[in-house]
Amino acid sequence: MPQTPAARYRLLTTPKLPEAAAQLQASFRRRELVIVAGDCQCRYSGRASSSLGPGERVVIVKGDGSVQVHRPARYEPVNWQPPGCILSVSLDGALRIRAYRPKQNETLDLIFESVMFMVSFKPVDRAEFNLYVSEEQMRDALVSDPSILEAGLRLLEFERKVEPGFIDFYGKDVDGRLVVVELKRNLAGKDAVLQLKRYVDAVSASTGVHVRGVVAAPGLRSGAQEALAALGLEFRKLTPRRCAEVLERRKTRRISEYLP
Amino acid sequence: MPQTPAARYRLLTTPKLPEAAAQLQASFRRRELVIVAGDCQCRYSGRASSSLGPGERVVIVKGDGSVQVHRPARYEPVNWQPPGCILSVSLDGALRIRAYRPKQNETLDLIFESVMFMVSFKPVDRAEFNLYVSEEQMRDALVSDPSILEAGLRLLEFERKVEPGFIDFYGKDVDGRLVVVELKRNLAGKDAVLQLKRYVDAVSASTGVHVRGVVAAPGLRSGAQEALAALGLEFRKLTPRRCAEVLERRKTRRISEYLP
DNA sequence: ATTTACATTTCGGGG
DNA sequence: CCCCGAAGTGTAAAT
Repeated sequence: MPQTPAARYRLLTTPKLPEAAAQLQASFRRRELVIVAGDCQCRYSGRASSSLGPGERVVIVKGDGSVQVHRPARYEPVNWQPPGCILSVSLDGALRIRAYRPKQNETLDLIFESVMFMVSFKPVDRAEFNLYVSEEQMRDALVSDPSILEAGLRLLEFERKVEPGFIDFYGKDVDGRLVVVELKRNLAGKDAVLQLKRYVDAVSASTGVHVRGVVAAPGLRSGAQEALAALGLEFRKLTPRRCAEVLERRKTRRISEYLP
Repeated sequence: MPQTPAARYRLLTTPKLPEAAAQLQASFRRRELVIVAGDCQCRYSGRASSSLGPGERVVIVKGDGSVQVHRPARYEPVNWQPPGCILSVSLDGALRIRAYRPKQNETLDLIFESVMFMVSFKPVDRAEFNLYVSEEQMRDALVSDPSILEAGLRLLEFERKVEPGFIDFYGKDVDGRLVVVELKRNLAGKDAVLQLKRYVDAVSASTGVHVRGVVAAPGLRSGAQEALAALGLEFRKLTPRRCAEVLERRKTRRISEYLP
């Protein structure tokens, strides 16, 4: 008879509370990932305070000291702690888990009346996560090929610092006029327009010449349209997809440079 | 011998993929909460794109059609979908879960090579969640008793609408001067100061008289201090805790009105 | 350590 | 439905 492979996880089904407490202790010490499902109350106190009466929830405690309490619906946990918590377990009729986060001096208490099931293990996961086309990558694409915004546009300075922050793109257009570009990966709202206005004003004040202000984004929110018009600024469409194409092309070129 | 209580959850330990697929199908149809742990890859495509190679992860699918993929560390899931997904399962050597979200036209694919364990159930959770001292509650406290900000301050208008948005608090001080208050629950930064400045300018333009601008917050970020000074605005300390006291006091008063 | 800006932000409220 | 802004925002990069 073949042997059972070494258990990759420890599982308790409908455990008594002392048994659950013991396994929690051990798992926290070993920095395992723990999933606990059962009837629990939650109290949080820190930057704010919250309370949540009894109900069946799923709790995940990770080896980095982060905690999340999930209800039957909603993407976000109803209560949580970011990484870096000091975890402790106690038993006094109920099973209590305390996650204290020194960084913000905040405490999350979970009080279990019963545990349906509980699993602990150390997931093996060394893969690298890759996300494509962030706003930064869109900026790279624009710097790499300013013509994707308008023909004849040239880069003058990369991440130019002015009074309130950094300009995404600072250049000259085909007629030699200064251009300040405010780049947004998502639909641009009023806030983006006002931010651009401040950059334009700052550059205009320091150079003494007229400066074009351009919002580059996949589209505009409705309020932004009026704001642009009122402030004499422009919009040009630039999508993450288009930028991805430019970046892909550039990568291909780089490779081809090494070919005979 | 006491009977086992009706199973509150269905659990599979190290299932074969077809078995896992069948249970997933059933659970998705019943809108249960499902936890799957195993070796999986992830591909996301929608507002952005991402890919993540194989590794052991914990996946939670909720009855509302939200999905999250958790790695051994980090509070936030590495991949996810908010509620409202159409879920499908297929089997072709690997076990594939697809979560498609029509609202944003985005797709998350999870490809399991193996499943360590899997649990499905419908958590019973009807408790009400209460969060104390949000920014809105701080505003309520300030409206209820403006003197917590400064002696003699009176409310003129609640959520007054001006050009770019709503003023948190609009009133008159002890000397009859107009006061615009920008309220922040956390430390106020430069952004809050600039927002206030816009409101002050708008009110000043429409009334033609001088307007005081006050940032009310638990404290100031460093940059905000200078910005305040430069723009001729003021800061007054207001903490969530102080507001909680006012709200508590008001509640007590309300009750006492009904006492003989 | 603190500040700043981004996020596949999510989420709720109001028009 | 979209728009807007708060969040116990979390997170990483820059100062």
